[in-house]
Amino acid sequence: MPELPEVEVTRLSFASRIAGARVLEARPGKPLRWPLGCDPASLAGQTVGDTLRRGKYLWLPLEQGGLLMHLGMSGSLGFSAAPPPPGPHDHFDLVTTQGVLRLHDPRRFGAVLWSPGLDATPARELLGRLGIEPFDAAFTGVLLHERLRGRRVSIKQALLAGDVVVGVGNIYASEALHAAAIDPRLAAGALERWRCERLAAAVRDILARALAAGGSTLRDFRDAHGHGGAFQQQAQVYGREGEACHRCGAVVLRIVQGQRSTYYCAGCQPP
DNA sequence: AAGTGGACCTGCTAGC
DNA sequence: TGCTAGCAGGTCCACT
Repeated sequence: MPELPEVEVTRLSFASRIAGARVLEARPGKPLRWPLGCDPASLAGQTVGDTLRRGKYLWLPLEQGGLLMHLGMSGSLGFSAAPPPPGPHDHFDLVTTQGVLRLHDPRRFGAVLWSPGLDATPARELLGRLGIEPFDAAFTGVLLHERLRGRRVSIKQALLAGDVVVGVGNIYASEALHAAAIDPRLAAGALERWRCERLAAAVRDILARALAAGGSTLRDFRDAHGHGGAFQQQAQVYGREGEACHRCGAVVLRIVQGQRSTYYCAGCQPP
């Protein structure tokens, strides 16, 4: 579910409310992607700092290290003063003096793991493979062009891989390629510089607009207030197989690339 | 080294 | 109505 906009919307919805809180208790539930990596009791008494985002990860700094969180495919974080007892899909509670941060994640592809620091194992290994942030001024068409050079995977898969630019998931990859009028099947390394310029701009634009819309709620995304996003209503191609392209009227197609659906318009995105 | 496919896990929906 | 196959926002890892 959560791509960069959803993760950032989530961060913005609880970061200021949890900052400065003292941890009273950490309660792990069913196993997530990885074990927590520390004794939950050791987190008690520590003060929470300013929550950061890197790619689709959130970093909750504590006095001794911090918690790296990922929402996987179906995760969401809630923050409230007095949450109900955990349900069957609530797998982590961080109880603090200012409220309870709760990870809800039916598929359990998400993660909460302790790391002694952002620059220490295991956070360092996980974050180290990530590409540039799309809103970093250094993310330009020139950089994109350079980083895609020689890559024979499709541009769609290269965007999803996250080692070039982070935060673009399955929805926004299709949307950005449509906005940039680029065929998702093209080999990444075959994109000329001018198309990389257009794609970099499209990635930023789509993500910014999704962020402004509160993200996309296809089925269950919620921010920490419990609010859903509205960007799915602006989607031009994602989830619109068989419908008419809003721009050119051609039928939106669905193909499978790397075992994931890709949506595109052959009219707007010619080979 | 880069590309591919499988793995993780649960829930919902379309179709028979 | 009930079952099943297929699909879902991510990404790591083993293998070629």
